[in-house]
Amino acid sequence: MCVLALLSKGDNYAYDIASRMAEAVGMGEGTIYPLMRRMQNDGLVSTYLQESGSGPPRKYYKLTKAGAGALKSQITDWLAFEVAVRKILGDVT
Amino acid sequence: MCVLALLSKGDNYAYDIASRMAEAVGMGEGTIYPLMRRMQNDGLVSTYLQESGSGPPRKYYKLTKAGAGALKSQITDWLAFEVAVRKILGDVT
DNA sequence: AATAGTATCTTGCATGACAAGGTATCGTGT
DNA sequence: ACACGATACCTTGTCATGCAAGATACTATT
Repeated sequence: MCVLALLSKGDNYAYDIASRMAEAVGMGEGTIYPLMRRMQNDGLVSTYLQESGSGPPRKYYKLTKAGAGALKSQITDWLAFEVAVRKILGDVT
Repeated sequence: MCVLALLSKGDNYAYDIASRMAEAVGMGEGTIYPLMRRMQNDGLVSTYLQESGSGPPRKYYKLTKAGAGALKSQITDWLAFEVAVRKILGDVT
């Protein structure tokens, strides 16, 4: 969901996504490539190559219509989950 | 974290915890027993048996001091995670 | 006696995160 | 020219864990 959300703000490549996710939630780099592959297989993202000038060519990922739909429904689910957890935590917090 | 939070409100047995978690976040019943075992091995909970009158005896779980500490730190982590995710979702939501 | 509800638990499978390692490209310093 | 660090891609193997399915057993109801 977070990766889809990042892509909804603009095309990006795995290495940069991984860096942002690492900083935000501590995601490891080894996680991103299988994840992107899965999302591409599921038709949530499409890719294109682009030269970088600062290293090897980057594989950019772009959110598809299906990806945007998935993001929307995942956000709905996430918010419901958040509420459910908050309810369980209740006055403990 | 949610199970620890439930236990912080009073001792309980796995079957009932599982029911609450199933309703709240869709957790399956097969999840609870390995989880409780793990938490007991980690010293987060202790157990005692009690007759029920409406079935086999229940194994009640009670939060230990270590469990209360783990809950506290897990809540801290969770809240930070929530914030990080919200930040990523940002105006997408 | 049979069934349904309560309550325990185990087994096997699938998912997925990640550390570690491998490859290749570019710019910078020596 | 060459080494090095940063960038950027990717794979492999391992470990954790959620869950469906099934096994067991006790109690109460039909």
